[in-house]
Amino acid sequence: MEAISKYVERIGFSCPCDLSIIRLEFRWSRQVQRKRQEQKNTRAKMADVAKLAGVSNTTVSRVLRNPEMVSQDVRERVAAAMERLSYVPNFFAGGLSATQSRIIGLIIPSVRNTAFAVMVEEVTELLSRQGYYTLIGHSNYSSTEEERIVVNFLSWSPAGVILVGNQHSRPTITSLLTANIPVIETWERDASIDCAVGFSHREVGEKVARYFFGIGCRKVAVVGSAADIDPRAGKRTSAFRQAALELRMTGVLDVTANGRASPEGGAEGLSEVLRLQPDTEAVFFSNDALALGGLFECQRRGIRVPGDLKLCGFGDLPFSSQSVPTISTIRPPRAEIAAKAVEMLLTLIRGEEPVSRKIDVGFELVVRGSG
Amino acid sequence: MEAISKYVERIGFSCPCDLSIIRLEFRWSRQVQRKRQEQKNTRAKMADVAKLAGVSNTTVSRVLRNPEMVSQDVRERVAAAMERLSYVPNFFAGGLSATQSRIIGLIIPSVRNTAFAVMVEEVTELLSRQGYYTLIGHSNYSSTEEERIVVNFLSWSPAGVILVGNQHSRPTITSLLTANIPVIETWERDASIDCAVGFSHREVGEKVARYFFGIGCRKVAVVGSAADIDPRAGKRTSAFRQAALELRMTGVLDVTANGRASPEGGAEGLSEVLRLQPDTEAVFFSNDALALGGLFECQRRGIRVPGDLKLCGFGDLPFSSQSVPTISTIRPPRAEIAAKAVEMLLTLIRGEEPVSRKIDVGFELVVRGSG
DNA sequence: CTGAAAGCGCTAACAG
DNA sequence: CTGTTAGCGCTTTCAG
Repeated sequence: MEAISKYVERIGFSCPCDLSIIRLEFRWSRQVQRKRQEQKNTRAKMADVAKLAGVSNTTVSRVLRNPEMVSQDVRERVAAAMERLSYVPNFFAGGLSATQSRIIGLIIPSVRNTAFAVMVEEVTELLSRQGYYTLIGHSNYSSTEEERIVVNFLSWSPAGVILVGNQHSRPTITSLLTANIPVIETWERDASIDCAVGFSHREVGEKVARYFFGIGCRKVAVVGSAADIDPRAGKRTSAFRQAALELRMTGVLDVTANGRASPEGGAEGLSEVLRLQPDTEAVFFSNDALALGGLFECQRRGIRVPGDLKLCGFGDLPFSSQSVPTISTIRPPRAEIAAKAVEMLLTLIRGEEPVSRKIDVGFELVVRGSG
Repeated sequence: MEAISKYVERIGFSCPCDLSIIRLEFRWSRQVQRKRQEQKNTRAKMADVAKLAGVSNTTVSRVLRNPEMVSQDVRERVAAAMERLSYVPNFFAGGLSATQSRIIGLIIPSVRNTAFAVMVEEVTELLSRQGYYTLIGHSNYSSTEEERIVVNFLSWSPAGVILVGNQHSRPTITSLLTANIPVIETWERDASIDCAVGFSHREVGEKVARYFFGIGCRKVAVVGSAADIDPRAGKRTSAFRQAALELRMTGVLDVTANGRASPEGGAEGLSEVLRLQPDTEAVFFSNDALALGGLFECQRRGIRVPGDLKLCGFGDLPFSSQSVPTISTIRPPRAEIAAKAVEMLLTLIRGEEPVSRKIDVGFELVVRGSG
């Protein structure tokens, strides 16, 4: 029994604790099955189309896959038959015999983060245009969860996988390597598996530090999500701190915001900064949501921005260009990351060699009202 | 050829314009195929596990599906064999013979909208716990696009589908009805297909109107997304206007914000309101993102909130409780909608009858600093 | 250009 | 409790 639950856990097959789910499935099976039976009888299959069109199964298949192999005349007839029967292909049958699965796994930390939401939309959109389907998994910033999802996805024989970040558990990497499919890591410039599309988060931190230095700030602080939660935020903040120290700034404070990036966390973070170092001149937030919260906290306290305190965020979220004052930020090329990742993935699936397996898409410092 | 492209279009099978994608597939097939071949040879299948464990195929299958039918002893052996071979089930094979497809289609307007992002996370999470996989589609607030996605998803023989809203194109409804699978409509209380989990957006509008009236406002305005883009926002705003008129408010202005709900649109909307009716006392925004933009615009213009102008939004987004002043809003029970929808869906999949096919989860007016 | 036939890997009657 | 036996619907050689 132990071995099973261990296996079940690895596979993430339903409920790891007591297999209760599996039992449930058992209970349903009869009814579900009966229902399916009905559906089966009603749903037209390829053979029906073939019969109606007066051709073979093979020909019908070809009309869908390689139309140029079929004569104009037959093609028309088959298409008409499909229309008539409202034929809907069965991907399970296709995927089984077939040779590729038209499924791409996309694993992100959380879709609540606008950056990833945009990425999800872009990726699904681009892929669907090529006839691929996206299976989404949310790791919740946990590499254990990511691991579970990966193993799970593998059951779909995905044609490829897109991940966020380059820090994955060993089993995750092993599974992916064993599956022998293209894997793209995003939002990082360097790959830990094979391919990467992104930028250097350390450079982000450095750039902001130098920017603050350039406009005369010497006492600075950084408010960021915990590095063990969001490694990329961690890189940005630690690089900022390091760069600030190297620039010989006199006060370099590092505050960790509670929980995920949110205005609330930002407000608390800023309060903490002011408590520890009241004469701070500029604060870098690892995310615009935090920065917005920081800005609100300043408003509450009557601290003038940028007069008394300068702020800079990361992400260029929609509100950042609208707040009063507007929030300076780092703009990552979100759409470009998605587009390049998809492009690279499809190239690899095609069996071709991409121009490069590592793409640095860079980022942009957007200076606005807050600093 | 026409018939094909028409069909292809309906099915949404790749590129509707010229079948170029299909041709592409053709071109890849050789390489892709070869690659697959390799994988096939390496990946353990159920038969391998069976052999290693010294049992039949069926028994292995049973260990996964109905463990209680298998003796403790055998179960252990099989599990061990799976472990040893790193066995990963092939869902395509399963789904084909099988009797149910463990796939649920979830179609939302856009994951950039926080409300739907939360819903996506909740739904995928809850479903994955039951061994179901979620295929996500973004309709971009277009019912034509939704239609395309639905037809597409049907190829996966989904066990069920979750939609947003109750306004769908006729073909969408027909397809879904024909497929004969459970369909849940969400974010609305009334179903146009079968089941619904949500609340009345008209009641939202009415409630806010009455609230404004109650605190003494007589000149009001509403800023909302275009009804033809977001029908639910449209219901909220039109109900607000109607209720305000019935309450005999003296000025009831209706402004449509450009594009999707964003702070930018909200700021523009507020400007428009002030241009048309400078003595407006309260503004209802169809979304908190719009309300935030409106608040910023007030700050820019030196309009005191709530002193000079009261604001109310919808959605209770994270920033609404943090801004200065905090934003009054309508809080929809997001998590509850997701949970109830999933619960109802699974009940139906099981072939059982849910307690109710229409659930009104209600909503809450959260009065804060802005009004 | 078209068809016949052999599976893809797994599930589920039906017997033991 | 376990094994045998048929497929699930589609793709893909291999021949015409």
